[in-house]
Amino acid sequence: MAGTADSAGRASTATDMPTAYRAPEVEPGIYRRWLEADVFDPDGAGSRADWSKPPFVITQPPPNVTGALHVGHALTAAIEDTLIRRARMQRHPALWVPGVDHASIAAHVVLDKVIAEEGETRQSLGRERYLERMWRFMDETRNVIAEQHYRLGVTADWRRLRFTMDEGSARAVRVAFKRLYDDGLAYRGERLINWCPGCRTSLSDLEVVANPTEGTLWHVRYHFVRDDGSIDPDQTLTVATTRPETILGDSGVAVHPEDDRYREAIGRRVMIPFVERVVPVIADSVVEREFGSGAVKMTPAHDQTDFETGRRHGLAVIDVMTDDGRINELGGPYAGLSREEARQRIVAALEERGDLVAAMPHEMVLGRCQRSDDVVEPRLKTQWFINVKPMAEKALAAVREGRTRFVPQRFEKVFFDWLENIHDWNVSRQLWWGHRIPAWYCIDGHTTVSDEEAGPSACAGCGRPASELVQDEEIFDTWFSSGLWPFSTLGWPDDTEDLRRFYPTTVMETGYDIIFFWVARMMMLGEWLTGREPFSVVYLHGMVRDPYGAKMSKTLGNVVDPLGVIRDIGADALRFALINGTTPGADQRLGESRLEGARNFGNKLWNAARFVLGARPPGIAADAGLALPEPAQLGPAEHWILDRCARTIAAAETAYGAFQLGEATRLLHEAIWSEYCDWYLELAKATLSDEQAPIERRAATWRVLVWVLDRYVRLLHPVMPFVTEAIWQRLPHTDSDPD
RNA sequence: GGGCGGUUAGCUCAGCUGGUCAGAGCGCCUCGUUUACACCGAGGAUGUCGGGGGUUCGAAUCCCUCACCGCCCACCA
Repeated sequence: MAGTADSAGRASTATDMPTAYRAPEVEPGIYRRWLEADVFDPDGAGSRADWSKPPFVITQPPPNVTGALHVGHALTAAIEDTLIRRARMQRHPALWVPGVDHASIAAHVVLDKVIAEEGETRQSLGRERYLERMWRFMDETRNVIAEQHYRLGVTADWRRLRFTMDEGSARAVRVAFKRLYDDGLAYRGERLINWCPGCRTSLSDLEVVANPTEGTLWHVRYHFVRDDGSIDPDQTLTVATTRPETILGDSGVAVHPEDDRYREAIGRRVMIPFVERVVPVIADSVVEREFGSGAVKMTPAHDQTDFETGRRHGLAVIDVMTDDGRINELGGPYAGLSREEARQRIVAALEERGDLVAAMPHEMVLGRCQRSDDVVEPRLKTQWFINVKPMAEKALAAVREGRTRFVPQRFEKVFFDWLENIHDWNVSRQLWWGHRIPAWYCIDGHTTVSDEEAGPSACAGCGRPASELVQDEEIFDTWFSSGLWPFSTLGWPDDTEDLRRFYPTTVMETGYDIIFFWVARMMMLGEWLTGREPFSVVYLHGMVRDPYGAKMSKTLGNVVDPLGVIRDIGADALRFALINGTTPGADQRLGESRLEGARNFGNKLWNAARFVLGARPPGIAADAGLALPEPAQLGPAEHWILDRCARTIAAAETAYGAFQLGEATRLLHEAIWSEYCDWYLELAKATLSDEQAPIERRAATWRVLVWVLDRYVRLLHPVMPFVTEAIWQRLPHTDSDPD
């Protein structure tokens, strides 16, 4: 502590600096002072923003309400805070808009568990009470994750904190949807969609994850039906299928038009077993002659290819499933069974009949629900879709024209490929928690879309009063409101001052894993609705993995808990470790050793500062270190360190400017530790302690020490804000210096 | 089936548009209580930069090819 003396009887410090820097103990206090200084808001009382400079704006990827802060959030926050702090130090009006996402499906999963403990279910509560319960749950949890960001030293503008379910966002959703509807891009139609029987909702293509599976390819014989309707016992057609249970929904068999084996079969009819349905054999070139038997059973209600092929040939679409994944009443003897059970029984029955020709192991890809892992069932449903093609064109143009660029650039190709082959977006979800679709229907089947909170006053088709209209029960895909985020958080659709000043935003910083889910949607919706690209740079970071390269997960028990790390060694160490390990677009591994190294670095810096401040030669004013001495006073060592310092500043600035944050910290680590501490500090000790040396010499040495330290502390501040702040506060400086 | 990324010291990784790039951290070995720091210092060992070919005065860095590893996308049932 200040004022204590060490064993040599020398005042341990002329500075009030404790020997050991205890980050976890000092960080919260420093953060509080930043908050009190009101510097996070560019309009705040403590803001030193120079409004003649272009604003620097980041919209935080809103973490899910339901989640606890994990290391991925910490990386996101560390990078964004680094960028924002740099911009702020350069006096740009720097705005970082924080937010929280309502996470529709994820929130349902969590709340369902909570109410289960209370002995309730979604169904038992009913929609209204369930949503009331959800809002109560939100009130409890909504700010938790935001507040956890305080610990990281995040300087987002908390005054502008937003929630994807707040009124502003709700209005943006309504207005956006109405615009898309009026523009003819949003439509309701019956299409084959991805159905999750576990979540009991439709899913977008992105929410279905392809899962390579060792399945079985069953070869099944279908019997031909004679013209008189009787079954031909001798003539059969063998089809190959991986899903025998869908036989119940078959409405045809397809062969390749030029397949000589089946020329005779085309136009004839076969009998679908169990449901005793007579269906045609059609010819279509989608059929691969070499695969299986060369004949494919057609189940238009449960297979995308079959659906399209069936449509070309006028085949019936027979949905044989229920919402929870069982065989429905159209499944004849198998009605009521689960998909899996029905499959087993059908295979057994086919075998018994002698119609199972073969069953061979088969590598296949199974679509599973991203959330629940249930096998996704293609089904025919009436849903809301958005024709995203015209929007995709605009988003593509923004990147082609360089109005938005990706870091690293290679992701532009991924972005192009996806947008160039994009399909319509199924945006309606059969859930309760989320933005309800602002569409109303009348008894005559007219649809009225309204952006008014109260809904339409009358039917747009027939003028029926609102009292006779019924609102759509369904809600939007969570990503619809997220897609509006960069502008809805700034006040869109209103023409607000924030929107005018801060939109388009500057950098969208997020993980490469949500380019399609989020980045592409923001680009499309932003271009279409605001006429501008929502951000000029997309910076993509990688995943944080465990020391062995495995994905971190609670079940594996290999997670690095950011809050735990902060409690142990401080936020600076966590931030430095993450930033130092990051390369744009690349994954990194994080473990104990990297964190310790980062902690040691902070400590090293602290101790160097402690030495420098305590080594001021007698007779030298404390603020003498503000300016460099006359060149004549400099020795070779001073020339060397100043040269090194200048080069490091230039290199670090270049790296920071190119979003090479890891490179910047590596340069600073090297310069501070290996050059400044190991060499210059040691050489300076000799000069400073040399009683014979002229006082000017000693003063010059000390001033160089302070000057260089000040430069390095500033350069490092965006990454390690706490120690650098603690040190800088003790360095001589004037009020005009950036904080 | 397409596409992308990786393969550099024992481990984890930097090395952007070819010539102080053969590096860092951690680990390892030897020494060290000298006015910051043992969360430290001084010194040291370890690599034909995945294989092969090419371009060049010169390549870890550019081109071709092969081999593994990883990821993303994809309507062969």
